[in-house]
Amino acid sequence: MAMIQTKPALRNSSVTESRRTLADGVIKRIRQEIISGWLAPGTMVAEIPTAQRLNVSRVPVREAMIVLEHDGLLEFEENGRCRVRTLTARDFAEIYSVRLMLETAAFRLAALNHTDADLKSLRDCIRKMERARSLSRVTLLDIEFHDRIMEMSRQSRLMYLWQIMRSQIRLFTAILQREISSVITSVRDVSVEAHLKCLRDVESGAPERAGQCAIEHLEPWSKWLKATRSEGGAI
Amino acid sequence: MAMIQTKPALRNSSVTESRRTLADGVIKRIRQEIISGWLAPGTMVAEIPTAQRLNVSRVPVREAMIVLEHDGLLEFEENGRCRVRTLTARDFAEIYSVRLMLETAAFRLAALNHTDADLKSLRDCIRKMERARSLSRVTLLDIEFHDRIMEMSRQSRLMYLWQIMRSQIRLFTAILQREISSVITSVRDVSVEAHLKCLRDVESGAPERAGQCAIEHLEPWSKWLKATRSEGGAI
DNA sequence: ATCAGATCAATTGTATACAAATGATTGGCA
DNA sequence: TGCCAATCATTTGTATACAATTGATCTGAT
Repeated sequence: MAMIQTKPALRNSSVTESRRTLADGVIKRIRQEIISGWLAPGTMVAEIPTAQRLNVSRVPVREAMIVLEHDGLLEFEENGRCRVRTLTARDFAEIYSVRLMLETAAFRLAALNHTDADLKSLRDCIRKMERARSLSRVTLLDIEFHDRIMEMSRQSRLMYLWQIMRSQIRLFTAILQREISSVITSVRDVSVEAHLKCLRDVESGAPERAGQCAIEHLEPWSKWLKATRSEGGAI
Repeated sequence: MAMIQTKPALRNSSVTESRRTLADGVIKRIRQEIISGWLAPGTMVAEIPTAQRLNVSRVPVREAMIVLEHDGLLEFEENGRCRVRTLTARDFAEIYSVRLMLETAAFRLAALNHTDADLKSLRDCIRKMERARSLSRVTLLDIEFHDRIMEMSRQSRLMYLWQIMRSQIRLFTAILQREISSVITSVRDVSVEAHLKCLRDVESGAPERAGQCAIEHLEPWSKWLKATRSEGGAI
């Protein structure tokens, strides 16, 4: 691990934690800051202030910004300046639509390719979800479940596209969480129920049936989207 | 446009041509070098030699390498070194499969959203294809046609995922072109025919029928993949 | 002759320097 | 008071410097 040579300043611990390069740490950190809402949509993200804040040079920050633009969390303007992307209702509809496409494909392939170990990891995930005591934990496990389904597709490029959309999906979910103050137990129970059905359909080995999972699973979002579609503005 | 300050050396014209930043030019250049086969799969791409070759500094080259890794044309090893990605028959199958997913979605949406101007641009594209006198021109127009279909989906994220895969698709096609020495007229006529059918199905406005286009259109590749699947190694 | 260790070269990761461009601020004038 | 211009600060794009690491080459001993 390369250390700083000329400037022995302490770096922010959350940037360096267990990562190969500083850029990786910066990516993780800024992504978290955006998803958590600490960096609000529309906020300008300049290189020098960010670099100073995270106690690194501009180079890793620049690298991180390129990657986060690809993830759809940042956007560059014509003049090269960078800001946190603002998502509109239209964006949410798109994210939903693309997610549906990716997950339909993944569920189909998962139904065809699953092993016993795969099914066990899905069951473990659901079991952990049953015991979850916070909304954020349920959300985390929800993403984990879908990560597993993607892995089960055995298609690295499908997984890669999923990873690109995942940041935006997490942002989407996080905003909804903040907007809709829900009761943890009901959300958890509905989630557990829905994922159990997914598990059974994947287990059945029928690709078309498993593919339908994606549609059913995203149904609540679809309704929410329809309800807010008329608004149109930024959320 | 920022000019070089301390080093007034001439930069390679193909890097600077009509681009906002040097990195954009480097991306375009290296992508072309990979697709054309000039940079063979497995070739190491080091920053300093590449920078000197293109008459820029390491910074734009580094930026380009990050982007091209996202495009699936380069890959980084554990030690940070970078090489041109080698595609196996398995990779081709994946690319085909993901392309099928993306295009099915796009054709459906195109059938729903098309305007007269859209249809006209498709017809123009096919007309140009009819007059094409080289294989590479047919390939270029083929990509252009599918770009149009993607645009007609009116979904920026679907287009974005398409753009990510497009480099690999172009690489795929280019390799096939070099492997299979085809007669230009027959390839052209088959292409024109296939794209005319796509146009008609999109024009019909029926999403399911248009979605089938993707499958039919990629049929020849599917056959080729089945034929070479047993080999398994790098191509 | 072959293998291990040491020396050397090439390469990356990171920081910093500097010029051009863009944006902000202030001062002067109508 | 309101507006325009000039000055100043900030920010990006690009280049370069330097340390650490990795890979390559060469030497020597068994």
